[in-house]
Amino acid sequence: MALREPVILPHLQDCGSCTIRHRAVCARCDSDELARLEQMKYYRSFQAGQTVIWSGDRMDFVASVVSGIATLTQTMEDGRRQMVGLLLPSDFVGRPGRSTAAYDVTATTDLLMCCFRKKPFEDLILSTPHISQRLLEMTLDELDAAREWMLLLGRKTAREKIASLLAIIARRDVSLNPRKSGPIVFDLPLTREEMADYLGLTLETVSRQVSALKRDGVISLEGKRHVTVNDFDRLLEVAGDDSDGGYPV
Amino acid sequence: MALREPVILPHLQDCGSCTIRHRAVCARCDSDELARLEQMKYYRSFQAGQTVIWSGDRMDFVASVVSGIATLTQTMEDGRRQMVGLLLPSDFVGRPGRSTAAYDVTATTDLLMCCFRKKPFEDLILSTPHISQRLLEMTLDELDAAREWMLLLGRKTAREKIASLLAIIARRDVSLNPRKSGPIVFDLPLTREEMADYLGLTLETVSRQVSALKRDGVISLEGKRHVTVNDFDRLLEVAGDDSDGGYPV
DNA sequence: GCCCTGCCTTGATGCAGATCAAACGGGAAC
DNA sequence: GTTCCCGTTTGATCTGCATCAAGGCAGGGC
Repeated sequence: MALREPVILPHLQDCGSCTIRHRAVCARCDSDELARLEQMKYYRSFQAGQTVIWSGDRMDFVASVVSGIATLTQTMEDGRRQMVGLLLPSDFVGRPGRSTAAYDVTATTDLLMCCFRKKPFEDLILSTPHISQRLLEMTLDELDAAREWMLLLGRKTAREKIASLLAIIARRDVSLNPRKSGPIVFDLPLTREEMADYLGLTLETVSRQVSALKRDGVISLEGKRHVTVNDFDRLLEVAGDDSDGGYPV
Repeated sequence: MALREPVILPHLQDCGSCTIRHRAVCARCDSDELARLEQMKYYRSFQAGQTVIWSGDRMDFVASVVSGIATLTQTMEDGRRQMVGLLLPSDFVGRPGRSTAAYDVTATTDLLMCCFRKKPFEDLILSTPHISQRLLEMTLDELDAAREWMLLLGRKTAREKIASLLAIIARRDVSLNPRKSGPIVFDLPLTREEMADYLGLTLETVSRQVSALKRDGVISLEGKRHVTVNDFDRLLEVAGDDSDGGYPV
């Protein structure tokens, strides 16, 4: 198969939110492959709060997030919940070679996903090595992120957990909309309860620790969601991260 | 590239410990690829307790475990440690496309690894789609395991954590040496401290909860390491796992 | 305006697991 | 045999977070 100059899938140009990560899957596709991808693709949209798919359900597609935010969660019978992943625009969901969903996938904001029928997608990657290589790379990044999260869940204090989460969101935000300088400002995409589910805490503890970080001047709050990080290095310090700490979420 | 009948790499036959997982990487290789793999491979052995590689070190190989057990751990500056993975025979370690280690890798028993020089290995998988597909599959399994572990670390009680770990080891043990019926018996491959690092607990709590499971008749102990699982379903129940609960470790 | 609802904050109390401390036991060296 | 050492057990106490409970606040419907 001939490698070519990068070609971007039309739907990725349309959606306006395509990122390096997503684009890279398609950048080396030739026009035949692009046509096949176009054929098997379709869009689905969800409202905030809607469930995309329940753990254990039949899942006959793979997808990437075009816009909005979704979460992956696991639930125990008695209702204890743990978020195991956060899907942001360009993130991939679904697993070639598996037919049922392993996690609950829920839209936390209005959500648009670009889906590919699973069977033809699997056939395509079998004959298109650079796509499976790209998937491997993305999966390894996710594995690193999951393992970083294991350290957080197993060993960090509530305060460190909150600071870590804020740092990750801040970092992600900066990389998406690079800014001049000065404080980092963003809106939290998660409720206190969702943050708690992500961090292995209760929502009360999240609330208290966010207030504590505010009281200590590490962050400022305007309303409940709008966060200003006054000093990012200070935040990292509170998070207990090694100086570099580049989460590959 | 022509697919063929399965061919097993000589070194896998030699080492006597090759498993389905490892074998599958090579099963479809043709003789040219086998020769290339043979050329780039070499063995390294470590004593129990030795460090294979430190996080951040240059890592110019990928490897698979031939025999023994190794752990992947992350450490915070103040010494808090979290184990993020357990490497058992046939498990793969290292990451094509990355040149430094992301975790400390430590031999917890005497360890033999079969290493492949990274550069030629990367070149080989670029031209050998079924190997990168197999790596993708293995990585997805590890990701699932990591996420299952996130639920454990974030939401399970100490007692549930211990029971979950014992269940995983028991299950793994049964699948490696299938047995008639009756209780499952195995030796713990980890010290109490290593178990604690894996479970996000202290070694004292591990010790207490193991004793409690023994007192309650869920397991029996002979010495500190030799475990008998009297009733596997009961163990799963204590672990709080959904009935099926097949960890793909 | 009012009330309702969803999300969040704050306070009081309880408990699981951490921490500190001491002793046990089995294997290896002698 | 004795001693040492390491991993482990057990006990006493402390504490960070969960739990239970009561408001607070902003937005939307009427």
